[in-house]
Amino acid sequence: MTSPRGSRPGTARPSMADVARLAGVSSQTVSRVSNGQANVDEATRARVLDAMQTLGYRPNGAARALKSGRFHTIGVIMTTLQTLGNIRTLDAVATEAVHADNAVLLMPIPDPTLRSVSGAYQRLSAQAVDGAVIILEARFLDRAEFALPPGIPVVVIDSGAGPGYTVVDTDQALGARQATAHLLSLGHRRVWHVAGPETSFSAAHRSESWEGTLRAAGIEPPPLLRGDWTAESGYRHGLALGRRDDVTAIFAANDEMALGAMRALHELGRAVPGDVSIVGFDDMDGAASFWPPLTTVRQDFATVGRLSIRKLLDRVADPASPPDTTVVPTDLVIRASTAPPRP
Amino acid sequence: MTSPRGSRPGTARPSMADVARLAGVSSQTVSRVSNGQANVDEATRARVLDAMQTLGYRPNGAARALKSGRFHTIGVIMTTLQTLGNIRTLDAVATEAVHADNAVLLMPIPDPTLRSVSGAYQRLSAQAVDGAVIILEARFLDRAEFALPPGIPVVVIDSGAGPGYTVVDTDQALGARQATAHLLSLGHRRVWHVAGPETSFSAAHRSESWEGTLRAAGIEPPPLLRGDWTAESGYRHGLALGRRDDVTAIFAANDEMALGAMRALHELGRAVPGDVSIVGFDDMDGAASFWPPLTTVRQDFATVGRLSIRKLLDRVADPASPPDTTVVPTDLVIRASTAPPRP
DNA sequence: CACCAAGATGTTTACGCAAACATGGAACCG
DNA sequence: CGGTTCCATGTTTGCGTAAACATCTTGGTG
Repeated sequence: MTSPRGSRPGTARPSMADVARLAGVSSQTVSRVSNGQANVDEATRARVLDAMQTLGYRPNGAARALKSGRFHTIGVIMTTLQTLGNIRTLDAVATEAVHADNAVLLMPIPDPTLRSVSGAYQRLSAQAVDGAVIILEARFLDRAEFALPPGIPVVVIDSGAGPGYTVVDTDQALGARQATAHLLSLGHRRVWHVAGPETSFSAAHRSESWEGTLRAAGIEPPPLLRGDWTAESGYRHGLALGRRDDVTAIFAANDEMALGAMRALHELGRAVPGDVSIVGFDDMDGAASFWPPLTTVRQDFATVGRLSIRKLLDRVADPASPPDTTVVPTDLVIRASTAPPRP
Repeated sequence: MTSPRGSRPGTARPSMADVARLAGVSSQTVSRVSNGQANVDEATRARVLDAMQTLGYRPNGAARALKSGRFHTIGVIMTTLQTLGNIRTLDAVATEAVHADNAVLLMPIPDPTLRSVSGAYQRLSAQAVDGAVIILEARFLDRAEFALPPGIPVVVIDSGAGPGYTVVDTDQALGARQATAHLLSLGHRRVWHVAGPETSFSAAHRSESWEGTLRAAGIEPPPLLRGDWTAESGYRHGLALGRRDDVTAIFAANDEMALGAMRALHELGRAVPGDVSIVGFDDMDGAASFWPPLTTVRQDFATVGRLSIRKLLDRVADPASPPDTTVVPTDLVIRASTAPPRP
């Protein structure tokens, strides 16, 4: 294996001038070659490329950015990488950004307080980014004190951020409707709901849609059960629900809570889906291997990521473009955790 | 909510010169204030800060980097965010980097080929980073064609990268030993192993250590079962193992494969842990809520992240510092999926 | 009171790159 | 064959910042 040496002593990073000297041309010609412009003689180009190779020349991003005002980098502000949705979204955004020849600058914020979000903005605007994607439970965006730094285009993912922002989001309401309607169509009379935390807009969208779907079917929704996305909270509610024999269908706002609920039902000796049907949300890795395999709602993170980057780059190119909101549809994935109620 | 306006038309981003003009000082004084240097009169400093506030001045990172040669940014090269370990490690690295006042530039590589890794390097060295953390199954680092770009300090995580690199990694061997020894100490005679893919160094370390532990106990290891980290592959092997009644203990190289194996055993009507005990690796979210809750090996990603950043920044400050390797110990988390074999 | 030290502030310069403009030579035209 | 075009290449300049150096002010000292 080649040895991972650093640069040789005294060998500072070569600049265009160094390359130019070696190739016997002006630095401007090196610049042209470096940027792939057309008006360069083939022989000259070859000589310059050769010199670059020899010296190990790499363009200096800082200088380039200073000159052009563009960094080809976008910032991503997000809470810590704890929830599946955030991770998948980040993955999609990063992949898409790289595809569009942009780098991704990660700005994790330690806790979801207004202060730390603002802090992230400070760092962001001091940093070298052309725009930013905010992956965030958006409660905080609705506060008056919260002002975006001027001059930085932003796209918000996963939120109920008011008008004035460009928003891309999964159609949470559709997903919850699919889940609830699926259980109703199997013949269940009531569908219980283990919701996500109050601070989350996604959770709010899902529970509102669950409630609306039931009401539209002429069914009075049972009391909402508040969880916090963790399997543990699903387990807690699962224990309570499993002890009642009038509970036959549960819609959990994410797969982990569904997992916890199923564990509780197992412990109580209740059959899934025989006694109780369960639907989750996210289609996390492994959901197909839960016991039983979980019926769940799949989000199209890839599309969310692609749209976000595309819209962001549009806004970078034309900051005056009007904000808009886009929702991406979900899919219901039917597996073995749902069945008609016992007659 | 405040309207998310962009900058006013014609209002380019203010520079130090603008601030200086408004405050009636030289731009150098603004620089001093901006960098918190001491030799500035209190009144002057206040006036400058005031002007900064008024104009909404933010230092230009590109110019600063061009001048200082430091970007306060580190690159992270990794395969897509699909595996839990990668995600957790990234989270830890990012958190730690921000803590050290560095930004994190994400460089995902689309597929684990030598070509795309090299491509990432190209982009990296063209980008504005002081150093890089490589989170990677390290097979590729051992290829002769693979040369690091000179002058960029690198720390490698999760690998068997040869000498010459600075490496930080979880003590995979320890974890596998803990898992295997736990099953042996419960009285199991043979421990079967569902391994990760051949291309993974982590997988190799885990299976080698599993084998070594058995041999040290005077037990001939059963044939190794090759998986690919997915629950599906665990399920496949679980079906095969569950059909033999001489199988009482399984060590899966990650939690998802353990999950799949358990599902297979459930389907076959074999009790876990009554008939078969299972140990996983990773302690993923929800592992405590599997049915049954999974005994597993927990990695200390936070420490890995912290050490990586610290070592990397050390190398940035002093590129001549000698490479070394550090391993971080694991913990065995004992839950309900393991028990003594039936007598 | 001349002189000096120390601190505050200003001026110059260079970082590496690329746009804008300048130059020089070859090909083409009537 | 004089003039016009076009293309390859060179020269100048400035992006925003901060180090290095220069200058000015203030107060204290012999």
